[in-house]
Amino acid sequence: MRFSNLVIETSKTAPSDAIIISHVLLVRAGFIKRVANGIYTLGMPALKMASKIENIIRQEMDRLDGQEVKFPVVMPKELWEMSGRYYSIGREMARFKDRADHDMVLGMTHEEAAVHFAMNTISSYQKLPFMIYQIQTKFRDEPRSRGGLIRVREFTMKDAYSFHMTQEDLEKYYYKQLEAYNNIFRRIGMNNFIYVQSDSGMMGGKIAHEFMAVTPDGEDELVICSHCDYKANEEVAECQTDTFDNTNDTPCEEVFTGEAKTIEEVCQRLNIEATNTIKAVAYANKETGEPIMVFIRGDLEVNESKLCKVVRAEIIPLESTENPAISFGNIGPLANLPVKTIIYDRSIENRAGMVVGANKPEYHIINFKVGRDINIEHFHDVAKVKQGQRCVKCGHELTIQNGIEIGNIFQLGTKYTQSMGMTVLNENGESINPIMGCYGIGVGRAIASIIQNSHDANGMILPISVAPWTIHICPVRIDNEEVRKLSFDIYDQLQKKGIDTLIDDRDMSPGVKFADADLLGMPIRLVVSPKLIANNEIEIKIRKTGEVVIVKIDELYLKLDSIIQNLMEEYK
RNA sequence: CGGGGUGUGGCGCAGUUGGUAGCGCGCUACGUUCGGGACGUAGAGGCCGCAAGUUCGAGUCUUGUCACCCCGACCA
Repeated sequence: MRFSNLVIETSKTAPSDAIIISHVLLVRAGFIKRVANGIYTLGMPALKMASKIENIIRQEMDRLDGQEVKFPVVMPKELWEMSGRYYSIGREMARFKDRADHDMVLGMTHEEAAVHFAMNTISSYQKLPFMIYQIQTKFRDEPRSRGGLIRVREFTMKDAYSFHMTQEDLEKYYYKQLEAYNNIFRRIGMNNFIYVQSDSGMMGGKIAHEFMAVTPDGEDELVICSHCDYKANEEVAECQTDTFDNTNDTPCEEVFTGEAKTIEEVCQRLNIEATNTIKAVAYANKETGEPIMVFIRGDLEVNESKLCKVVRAEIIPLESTENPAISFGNIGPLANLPVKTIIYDRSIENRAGMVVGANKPEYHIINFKVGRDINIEHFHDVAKVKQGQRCVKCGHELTIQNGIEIGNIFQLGTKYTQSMGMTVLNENGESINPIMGCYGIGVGRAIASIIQNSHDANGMILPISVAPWTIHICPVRIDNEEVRKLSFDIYDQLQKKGIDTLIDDRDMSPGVKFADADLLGMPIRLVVSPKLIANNEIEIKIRKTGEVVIVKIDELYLKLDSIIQNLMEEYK
């Protein structure tokens, strides 16, 4: 590709709304152009990068006997009514009517389409297991898009669906997918990715993992054990209650605390630690509006996704003033609350010497002992894991890091085959619902995450496995006939050898060309200049290491072959 | 959907007590330069987000509206 002809414009400055580095660099390099909120045009380099990533994904999927298919983007309402998701999914699914006034949806995921295809094709166990996958555009009308390609409304996704006769077979295959995912992310040059246990969200199903690009700009919080292999999304991470002294048998006593209401204020007034308090946190059932009360240790926060699962409902935070039943202030566990759902977090189990609300203004109770002063049948784990807490698996310290979700794998079970009525005959002639798994990767997010974790002050540092071009030629003095001729000779040679090459044939000063080469981040930069030609030499610079080698012109291709091979080593 | 903020050439910004729009980068042409974002000269490019209102006069004041961004609730 000739730079002079390339429809991109690089820029020294980024739009002021670009905050995170991958967004800044993608825009500065001219890889993406915003069209609307969360909707981007990918320029040629970004698209080339996407297709290289997609091809690696294809190879790994095909290795697992995947069959590439293409589901429709636009689907009739009926398909989504079969699974029930036409109603359970909210406004993030785009809906419209066609000219015949039929309700249609834009595909945001394709379980329905996959089951539809499979159930109308397959009727015998002899075809199972199988996996079908596609790489296609999805539209999700996100409430808030952000961060360039990190969170958009329209994006390309690889989604795969496997069908099995038994749970054991699904599990075996699931771990093969997990391996394939490890391969994919390693091969596309995703530095610093991990997989974590995750919530299954709107997909349904039980066991699920998310693949995360670890970066401080990530939107998800990940709980990672410093010692064992425990890694979980904060949404599902289990809390381990620490050891404590519960021998304090001093009787309860009401104390005046005046205006002190928050845990912090109470602690300060009574000169105690937040770990010795129990607080009440109020939620409401999103549908019915019924209040839900949680009692939890004062220093901890409620993990809302864990709470959702415990109460089996969507919840929203509730201000105490919004509901007269709980508006009296200083709520403690002894309150006679007219609330059906009261959840006690495990963090208060067996605690002694605690400070709790006295259920009237301006007073708290001290020396409260759980088990003596109140009898609680069930404790639930609904607390957010905090940095430094102990791992439930091995007891070592947990750390919290941020990550961007770039892929996930789910064991769906029979959620869709059952709801949509897909059956196959087993060897005994009985109809059974196949067991499904599904496996997704966000391609645009992968691009952003690669850049997020591989750049320097001058620009992107693209892995050779996915870089749009492997070699970037910078002719210094393109107006010099010798330089021009040699540069284009090399360019033609490389093209002939099948090496993706970009030649900066613009009549620009060297500084501009070098700066753009660094910004675009191709793995290898060649410099052709009058001085070098005078010595029969070419300069090769490796973007990743900054290493510069000068070679004689007739040794160029040999040297390049070995450098390319070397660089590829990491991504095999 | 709640809270905060911003809308002025492609990008980054300035614009005073209201007087009819400017700077830097980029872009075009010519010339000189050119191994780390060169310089000169001459240009092109703006319904000041949109709509009402106040005023002799609005980028500036008022109201409404739209869009976008940031922080939260959702997700690849």
